[in-house]
Amino acid sequence: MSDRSPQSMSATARSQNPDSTAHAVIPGVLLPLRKQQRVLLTQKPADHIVLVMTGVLMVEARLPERDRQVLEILFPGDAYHTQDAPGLLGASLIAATPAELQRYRPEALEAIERSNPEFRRRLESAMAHRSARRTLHLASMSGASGEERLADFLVEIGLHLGRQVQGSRSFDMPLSREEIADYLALNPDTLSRIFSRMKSSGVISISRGRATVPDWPALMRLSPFGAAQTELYEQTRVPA
Amino acid sequence: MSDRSPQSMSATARSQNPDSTAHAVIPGVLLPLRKQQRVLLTQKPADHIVLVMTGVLMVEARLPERDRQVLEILFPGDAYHTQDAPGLLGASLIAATPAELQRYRPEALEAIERSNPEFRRRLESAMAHRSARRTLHLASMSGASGEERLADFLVEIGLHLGRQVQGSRSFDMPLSREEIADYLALNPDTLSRIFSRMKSSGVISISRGRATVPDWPALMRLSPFGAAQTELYEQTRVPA
DNA sequence: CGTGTTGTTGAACTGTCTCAAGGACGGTGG
DNA sequence: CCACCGTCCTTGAGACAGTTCAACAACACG
Repeated sequence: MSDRSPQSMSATARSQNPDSTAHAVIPGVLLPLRKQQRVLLTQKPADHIVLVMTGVLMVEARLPERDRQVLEILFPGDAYHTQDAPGLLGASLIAATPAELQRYRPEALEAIERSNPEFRRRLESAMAHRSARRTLHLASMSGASGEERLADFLVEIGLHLGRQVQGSRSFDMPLSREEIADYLALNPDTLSRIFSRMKSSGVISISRGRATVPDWPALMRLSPFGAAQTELYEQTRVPA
Repeated sequence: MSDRSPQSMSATARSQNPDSTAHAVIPGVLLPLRKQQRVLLTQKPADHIVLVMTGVLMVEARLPERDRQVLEILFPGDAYHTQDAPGLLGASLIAATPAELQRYRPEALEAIERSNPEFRRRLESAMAHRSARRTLHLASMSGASGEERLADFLVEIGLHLGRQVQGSRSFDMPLSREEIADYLALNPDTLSRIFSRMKSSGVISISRGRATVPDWPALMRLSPFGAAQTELYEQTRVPA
């Protein structure tokens, strides 16, 4: 509750960090975020692009008089375009874990892309990948039961954050129950019940924020869109 | 039931038509579609871009053992990227009304864009606009009740297809009850009940496929995301 | 160790689904 | 023009998944 000062996209940020981790990243403006720190997406029509360098982010929408919604989850490598959320949605990015963002303004982007087609291709591929993931999330939200939605979510997180060990997989859970509920369009009580059922059926176990799925294929069998998610995820790992 | 022969994206199509309607459209391959005709999106990893010239399309997903879902609705001016649906979703485009598509292969696109930056900007703007509309649809599906979802849908259709006459609006309904249900993640029976309630409360009247909303602001009041949709829609009309 | 926050669980309630029956068109052929 | 058909839509009654509210347990933090 203490470190949630909203920070506008246009607010000052630390200056860039020339040496970046993976890939050839052209430095824009580096934004380090504390856990639960918020970046407003709504202000001004400036269409920025944000690259997730490290950490996990949530895209949140908050309409007056309505419950908060978590529209999507961003992982390292993802690119988010400000224009993807209409202004009236009141969207923000929220750091689910400590995170680092790279931010690009449209003019800067155009110049970079011209001089660096490789970077442009990487951006476009990141956007395409995220777009497909959004499609899967929509499909899951509109076609699946509570338990199936949770399974889809666990597959998504497990793929991106998990380490595989012999058909089992474990990962740190970056979202709270309430955040997961807001992402899955369930209420927290219901979600807790479904979690309990899954725990007692042995599909998953959680202790101190660390989740373990002892039998990954078993989880996949509960997840209607797990296969499609995996296909998608593999595409970002294997090629290039 | 007679004219539903699936047509693969790669199947032969009529050759291009140099004189196009609005905007400066660079001819790709023109695909005319009969009502209910289907274009498979899944085959081959070729990432085409499809431009809707006329008509209304549905993006459908069909997973084995699961009900069909309508993921989004496309209107004239929309650009659809094949990559937006992961292969395993079994996605297709379906013409809700007779329609014409313009199709571009990635190589062709790159060349066109290089020589015609204006066209590229138009494409990007169309994609961005559709992306924001998808966000709203997701938000509606995961945050709204059945009645609210239907109101959001009617606003979407009304904005794109309707003629305004003094605060009232009417339009031809391009989707059947079942298609609407699949789009709204409701079952057809429930949808019919909600429609009945709306009709008897005077929000909408329908006769022979023609819908009339006598009091548009009243509908907007039922629609949680109507304002955001309108904002978005206006952006495509006014500028440029 | 309190104290506040987050997660869990029960019981009653409600919106949506299911299944099944009946109605309204829109076309076709006598 | 009517009778017939198929398809799409509507409506009721009962079942069920998910919600709500409230109480309590578990945990993190100072």
